[in-house]
Amino acid sequence: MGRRPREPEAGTRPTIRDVARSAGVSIATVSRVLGGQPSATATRTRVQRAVRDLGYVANSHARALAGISTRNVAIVVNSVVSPFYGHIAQAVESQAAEEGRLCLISTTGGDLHRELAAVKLMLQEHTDAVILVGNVVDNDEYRRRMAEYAHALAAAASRLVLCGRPPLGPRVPAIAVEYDNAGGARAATAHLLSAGHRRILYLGHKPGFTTSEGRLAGYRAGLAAHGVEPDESLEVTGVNLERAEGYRLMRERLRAGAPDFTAVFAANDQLAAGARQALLGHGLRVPEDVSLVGYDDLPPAADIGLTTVHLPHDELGRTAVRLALGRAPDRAEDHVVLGTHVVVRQSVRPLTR
Amino acid sequence: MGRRPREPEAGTRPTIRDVARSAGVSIATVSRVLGGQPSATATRTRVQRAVRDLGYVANSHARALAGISTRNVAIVVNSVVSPFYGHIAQAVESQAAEEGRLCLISTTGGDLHRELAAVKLMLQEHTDAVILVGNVVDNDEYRRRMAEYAHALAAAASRLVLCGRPPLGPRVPAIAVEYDNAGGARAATAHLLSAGHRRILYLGHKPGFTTSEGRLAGYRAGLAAHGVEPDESLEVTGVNLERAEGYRLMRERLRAGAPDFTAVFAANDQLAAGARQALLGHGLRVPEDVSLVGYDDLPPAADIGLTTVHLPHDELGRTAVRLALGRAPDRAEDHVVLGTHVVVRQSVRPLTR
DNA sequence: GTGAAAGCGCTAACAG
DNA sequence: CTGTTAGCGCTTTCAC
Repeated sequence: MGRRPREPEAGTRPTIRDVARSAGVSIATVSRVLGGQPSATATRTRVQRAVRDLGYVANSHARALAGISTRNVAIVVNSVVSPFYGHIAQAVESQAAEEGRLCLISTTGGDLHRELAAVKLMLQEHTDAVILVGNVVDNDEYRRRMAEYAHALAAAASRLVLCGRPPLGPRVPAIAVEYDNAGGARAATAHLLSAGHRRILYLGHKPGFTTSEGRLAGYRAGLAAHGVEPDESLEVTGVNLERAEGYRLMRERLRAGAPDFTAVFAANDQLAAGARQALLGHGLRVPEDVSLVGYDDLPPAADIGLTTVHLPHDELGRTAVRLALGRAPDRAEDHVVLGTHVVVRQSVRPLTR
Repeated sequence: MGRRPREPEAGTRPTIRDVARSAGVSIATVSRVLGGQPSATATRTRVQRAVRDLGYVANSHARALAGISTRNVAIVVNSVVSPFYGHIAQAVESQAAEEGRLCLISTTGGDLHRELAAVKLMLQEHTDAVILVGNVVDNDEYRRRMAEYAHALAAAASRLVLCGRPPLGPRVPAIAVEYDNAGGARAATAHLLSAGHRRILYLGHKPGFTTSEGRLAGYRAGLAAHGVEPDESLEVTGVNLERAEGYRLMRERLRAGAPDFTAVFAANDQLAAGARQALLGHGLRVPEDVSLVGYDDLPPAADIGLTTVHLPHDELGRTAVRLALGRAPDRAEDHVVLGTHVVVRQSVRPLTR
């Protein structure tokens, strides 16, 4: 069961002073050995033995206070269980770990005030960067207060990174790593249009949220580019982005009368899965009777053969960390937009009449 | 865009000293006001104004060094994207947040050495607790080194918590919050047995891993309790616990000849989903031809009508945090086992011949 | 009710 | 190559 290291005093952990005493050197020497600076082989081994004997581990708060970077990064995210955010969060954590950083995490449940509180908490922790993941309602309060935090972080040689969310404005010292919400939606719409579909139901818009607005805009742009008149009655607003909501919205639509659309573009894969279930339940086949496209390309999309827009979850998270910890703070790229593309599976069929 | 707070010196954040100067008081007074200790109303407001003006936020490292608890807890988990671990991780984070704690997170990819490294890193951070989530290979090295860390944490008034993992032994100062792996498996097996099934395929055993071993043991115990002779050829070992593996294992089994079982008990829901797909692909209906039971009760199980064993993910994570931060360190419960139960859906049918 | 001063554990000059 | 010493920003006695 491993020899239990004797502590210099019960209830306390050994400090650098204990190590120094035990090795018969000064604390400066211990610090040097631990920092990998040149020292005589004999002293080095003595120190290392003392460290092992005492079970010494450095106090990272003391180091942080003495001027060393904390080597921590903070991630603030809606939720970890959501497959969408979870993937990005995992990518951030992995990249941070690869760069020798520890992650502080806080979840917000999508609430702006909890998000602001979380950023403030991270400010206290002096992390090397604060990475905000995902969706927000882009209103004035958000912009104003986040801009303040961005300045505070910049003043402390840290950085605010917006991941999957648009920049705050030209004068705000923040890095934004987005993906092309609108472009993906435009491409998906074009995909349906070139299969002959003209009446495309846009399902699950959530007004005010940045990603949702971007996707809807892309849908409209896609229609416009093909000279198709937009029809507001085809834009269905939902209350959340979950599977059950997709089911509910589609079922209501189908109950209201014969389908007045030949294809459905759902705001994300989960809504698409719910909509699909409602369609099947209503005796409509996918894609024979109705074509269906999703957004996000999460793993379950492949299982149900859903044509969807692929999102670079992993790259998003990793790029955020790389930029955050990038060398040149001044010359750093502060806005990158990653590409999205349509992944063709089996849920779209050319319209034949 | 909000007035940008003037900094006392560029590139630095304001300290308590700056606040003191600005308010015309001593740093001790500032500390007291911030700590909510009694002070004259006039001074209090002066200090608070200075804090606001300067945009002061306390340095948590300095506080930690001065003897205040960090109010952080650490969570070490296999992966955040795995639905299983992700749920527990989210529960831990939520409960920690509710208790005013911030979470440090580290993911290990299931690797023991990365796990040990993570715990050591957390030791440096002086967190109030270190919570280890999920599955491990329960070998000697693991037990020995984890016991050392448990002692080191205990010596520093912190705590090691094993969440979803068995205790390390009677002399090791660690808290374990498990769920009844074996009991759930026994109940699921009994459920199939009482539906008349005798030849039940156990799919996806992963040798050496604590949860996997517990589930297999429960399966065997269930058979034994009903006087059914165990048949090793019905215990199928897999290389991982993912959906694709369930598909692969089942397909191989079906290719090898006519099914020699009437029911399948998969080691988890994902394996069950894969197996189900393979069964359907082979022209076998679930449950008409083959009954199927999973384990974990993650959200997708409901979608496919899978009868499964419910796991208290949320309670597991929250209990871990509660015990970790519990009042009495000595009298604390150090081993709790949460119950599991069978959730009956539509994937099991009585055997008729 | 408030200020002065010691010290938490560590790093980084600065001397030797 | 090594030891002495001065802080990092904060809390907390101890005096006043």
